[in-house]
Amino acid sequence: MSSANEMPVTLKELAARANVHPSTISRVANNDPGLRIATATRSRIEALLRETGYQPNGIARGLKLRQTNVLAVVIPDVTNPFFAALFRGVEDAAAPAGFNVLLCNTDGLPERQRSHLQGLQARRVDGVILASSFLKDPSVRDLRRQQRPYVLVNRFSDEGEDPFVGSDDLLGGQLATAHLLDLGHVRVGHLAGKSTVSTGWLRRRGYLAAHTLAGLPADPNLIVEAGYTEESGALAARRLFSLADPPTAVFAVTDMVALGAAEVARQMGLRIPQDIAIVGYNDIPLAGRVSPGLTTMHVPIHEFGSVAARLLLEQIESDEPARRRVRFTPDLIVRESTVLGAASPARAARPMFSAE
Amino acid sequence: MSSANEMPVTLKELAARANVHPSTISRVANNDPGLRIATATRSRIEALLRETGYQPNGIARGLKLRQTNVLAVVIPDVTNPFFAALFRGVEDAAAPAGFNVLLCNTDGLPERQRSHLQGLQARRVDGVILASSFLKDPSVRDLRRQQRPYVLVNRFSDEGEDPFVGSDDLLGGQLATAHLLDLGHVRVGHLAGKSTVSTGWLRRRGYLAAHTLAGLPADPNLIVEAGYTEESGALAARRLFSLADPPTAVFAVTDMVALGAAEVARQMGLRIPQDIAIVGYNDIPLAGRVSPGLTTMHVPIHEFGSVAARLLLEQIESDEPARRRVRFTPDLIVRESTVLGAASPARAARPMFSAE
DNA sequence: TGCCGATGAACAAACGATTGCGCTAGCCTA
DNA sequence: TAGGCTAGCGCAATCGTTTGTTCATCGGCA
Repeated sequence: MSSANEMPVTLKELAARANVHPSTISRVANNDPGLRIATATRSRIEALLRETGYQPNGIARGLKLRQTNVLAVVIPDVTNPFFAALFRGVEDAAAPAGFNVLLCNTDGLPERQRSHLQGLQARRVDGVILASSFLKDPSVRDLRRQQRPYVLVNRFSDEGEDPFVGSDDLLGGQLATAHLLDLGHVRVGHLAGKSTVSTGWLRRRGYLAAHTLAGLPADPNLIVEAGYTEESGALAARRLFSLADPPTAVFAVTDMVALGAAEVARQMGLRIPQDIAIVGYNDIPLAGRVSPGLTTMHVPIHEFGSVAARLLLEQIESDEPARRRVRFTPDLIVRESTVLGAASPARAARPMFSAE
Repeated sequence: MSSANEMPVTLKELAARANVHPSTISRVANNDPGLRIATATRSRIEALLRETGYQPNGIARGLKLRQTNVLAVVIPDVTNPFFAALFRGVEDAAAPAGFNVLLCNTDGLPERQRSHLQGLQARRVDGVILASSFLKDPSVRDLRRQQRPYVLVNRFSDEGEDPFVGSDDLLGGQLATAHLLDLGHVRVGHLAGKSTVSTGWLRRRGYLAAHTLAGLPADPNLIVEAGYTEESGALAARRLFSLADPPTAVFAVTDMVALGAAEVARQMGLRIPQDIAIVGYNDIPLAGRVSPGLTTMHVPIHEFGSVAARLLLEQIESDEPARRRVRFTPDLIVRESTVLGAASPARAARPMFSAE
């Protein structure tokens, strides 16, 4: 019921105006339960609070309460739609609880990740969501011994050690590859992620497992490391498609890599899916929009973020370590990049997930 | 040269360990120029600093110095590639200066914008970048009288009043429309933004101006308000394309809206560009990747963010209001959505911009 | 009248860092 | 030997809140 204040008001100033002690204002403002106060004084103070539009200084508050109400999300790059959606999941869960969220991009550089995490520690954020970790990541080790809540998302660092939210990448890689094998493809390539990243490592193992289960040999030459950007995907795809005995289908570690591969296929005059079938991973919104539609493993990206945030918020409120791991089961979405004329069916149910 | 600390160390604890006063530690840690100190003491303290991996408590520091080293970016939705790129621009400029960036999504809701801005004020962020403002926005008025640096990006609220970074939307709308008229289209539609948003209002005026300049009438029935999402663009396009006398070309207020329109065109069996030519605005990365490639007005999105951040940082360092406005000239990029078989040419030079 | 218990609000100590200023030696100089 | 200068630190206030504790006042009751 007031105009916003020009200069931030302090308790002391208000106290002077109301002829009471600052602490009294504070208690009224915070609606201190069990506060005994004269009705006249209370309404006088409340009027003043409205009139000035008093907002407690968050910094001072944070210093006293040892809580900043800030979370941080550390990701490779927010212009990647996967991470943008992930962030939205975090904010959508954090904002209602009164938390703001810092966003830190690392571009996949360990050094930038390290320096960001260090800065966040200094800033005393209440929790960190890390979606850019490597296997055996020293940064994660640092995170562990800090007495601060954190959750690893999508990628983990050491199996079973850290709170984690992600998908079953081994199964996902297997299902994606099995889909291609089921279609009759015999030479199925893999545009792999880095083996230093859990997603890359596990999806590759899934790719191999699918071959084993199908009783088919997996040609090592058909596995090319592709990184995670569209450009690096294109580069790797060019190598793969230029082999003397090229694959007729390929499983890409992420949708972005798959899109890079699709672009290369077009440039090389390969028809999708007739000459080369392509499967991605993550089901980013873009996957359903490109032409041909990209067959991919659906994972609930937004939920990755919101679940991770809730895990963090629980820890912050309860002050317990609460190591929890949530792993969603990925879901094959068949589109035109593997099956000619495939309708884009509405997915049946929400994906299942298991929580330990 | 040390392991990260488990519990954050305080100056007082270090002081006790080094047998000096906390202030001395502080001065050494901050490399206080003009500090006179015995070499022995200095190295003893420095060793201790390294050993413990001391990191000053950012909150306490912020309280004392009245500076948080935090910027905030307020946008409608980070899953929109335009805003994701914008954010990267901000962070890329802010991070080297030691600033972290809060990201707030409003989903275009004035109420969420208001509550976010209020929260940011309480948090005492050092500066705010607002890219979701409306014309005559009360939130912006509040922002103005706060004694805190802010910059409006892409959209402005009241012409000439606020620090601003964006494109010349009037010119952009005109160039986009002129391109279609030059191609011989007589009935050119407009999927317009909201007239309560500067971009929507100006691009629409540009659309009209192009008609005037070409000496052609603009049919009011061909202007349909489309909002800013792909879905709302599709909805509006469906109405537009279903008219008794439909347009043969359309200028969409943003690329996302244009993509929605393109999807609808496909569904309705309209060929692009033969039956319906489409121009977008912003040149998001997606625009060059879809098929057919989307003709659009290129604006330097990443620079929007980095320039805005620099404007903010200047103000923070110099402590001067420094109202500056930077307006980039948009650049027509012709792709297949308007010209059959148009090559995607590398843009010639960087876009010009004018700064007041 | 004297004591007790509420009641209403002030006091003051944190939280951790920064910084202008003051204080104590020691040394030099006159 | 007194006075002054300087190097080397310590002191204490301050930033704005929160919160356990204390203090004064007043009414009621014996």
